[in-house]
Amino acid sequence: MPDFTKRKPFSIAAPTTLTEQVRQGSVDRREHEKDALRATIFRAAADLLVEQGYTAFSLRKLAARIGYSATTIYRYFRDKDELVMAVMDEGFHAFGQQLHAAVYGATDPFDQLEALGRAYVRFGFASPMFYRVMFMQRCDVWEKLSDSEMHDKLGSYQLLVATVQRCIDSGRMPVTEVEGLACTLWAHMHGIVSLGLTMPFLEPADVERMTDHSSAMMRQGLITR
Amino acid sequence: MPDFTKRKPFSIAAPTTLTEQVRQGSVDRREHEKDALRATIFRAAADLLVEQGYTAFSLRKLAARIGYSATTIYRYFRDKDELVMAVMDEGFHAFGQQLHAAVYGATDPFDQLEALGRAYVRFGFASPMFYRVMFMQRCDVWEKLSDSEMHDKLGSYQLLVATVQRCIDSGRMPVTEVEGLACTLWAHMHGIVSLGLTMPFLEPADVERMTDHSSAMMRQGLITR
DNA sequence: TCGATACAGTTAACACCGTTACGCAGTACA
DNA sequence: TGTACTGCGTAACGGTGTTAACTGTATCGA
Repeated sequence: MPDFTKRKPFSIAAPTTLTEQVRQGSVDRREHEKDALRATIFRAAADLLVEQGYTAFSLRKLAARIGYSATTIYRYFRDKDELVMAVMDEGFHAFGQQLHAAVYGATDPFDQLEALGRAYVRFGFASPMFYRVMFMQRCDVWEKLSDSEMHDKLGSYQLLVATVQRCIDSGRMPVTEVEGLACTLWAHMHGIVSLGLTMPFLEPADVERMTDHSSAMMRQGLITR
Repeated sequence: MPDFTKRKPFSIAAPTTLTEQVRQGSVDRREHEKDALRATIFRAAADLLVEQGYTAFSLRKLAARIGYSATTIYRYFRDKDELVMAVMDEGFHAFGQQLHAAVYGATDPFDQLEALGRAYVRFGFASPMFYRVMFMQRCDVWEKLSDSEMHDKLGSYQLLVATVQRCIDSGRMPVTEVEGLACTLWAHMHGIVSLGLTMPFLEPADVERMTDHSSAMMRQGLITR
């Protein structure tokens, strides 16, 4: 994952002639300036996206905000989609880290599964704009993704699969089909988040209650034993 | 729900003068023509929406397709949103009918619940364009809806609540909180549909397996008894 | 030091979009 | 027969993403 906010340090030129050093320094400085503007665009895009949402996000607005013309953006990103997807990649990265931390904050596999689900929901409501773009509003982009890109974005899915596998290995589960079950649990959490982000009558407390219900249903089901 | 495809019959004028009858006939004819064009726009809009999806849907395209100028549409619908929402209302109507039929095709409340869920998923994949607009792409419209409009669109939600209530009444369920549980089940199904419509690697067979898992989880949970 | 070159950023333009103001032609009615 | 009404179209506004062409500046080789 590229991090445009980190500036790469000036490379120290090998001790050749003085003019060599000057030239190298110049090259470095220009490269650095280029990276800096790319980072500026990137940051402003993320801010604008979070502030106003994907629908209201436009390259012209973004350009005006950072004091450049809209076409300048095309020198740093192929098109609008590439810029938005770059921002999304950052979102996916943070997403993955939070899920990872949640899973390894528990030991029992079923607790891990529940923690994963709760972290998923938490992220969705903490970063609704990210979640909306990533999983709801731009469904079309998923179709164009290569397998490797898909793998990058859905790294957390492997985490889920592994966690489900540990549940199976614990011998306390009647199901043995990992992939389908993992997808189902993912779908359940995705449903809670996307419905909660869509229906205005669903308050945070409702969403929490839904997560509780979902967890309980996952563990024990609805029919009394 | 207005049905623009049904033409209202010419009203038979009361037996007054002949000129009276002619005038009335003229008024009727014009009203009828007005309704007919509205129906044409409505039908073409639904077709275009289904064929190309919401993102590619535009009033100019629609107008070109029916041989009118784009501005003419504004004589029949306030704006683009009203037209799309009218089309969606038809979708909601069909949706509700299918869910209703599913529920009353079973007798045991848990079977009804499962049938409801399966009908929900079936609708989503049978009418993906409808489902996308209704529940995924236009999350903003839900915020602007009045309570009564919301009630109209979510009539099926009451059906779900009633079905959950019957499960509770059967005495075989450890949960007594209806609303939260109903929302959770809705979210689960919504998650399966929207994830299935978004992720290109999820084939119909995968979705069916997910629905199976979800049903089983609802009934028995994941932990062996 | 001078001319060539590369390049960052600009303006102008294209083809769209939703939406509004206005003009025109034909019908309804006095 | 003249006038009001109205259905529809044209032109236009402000917006969108995107491309082509231009400008000025910095770099580099001779």
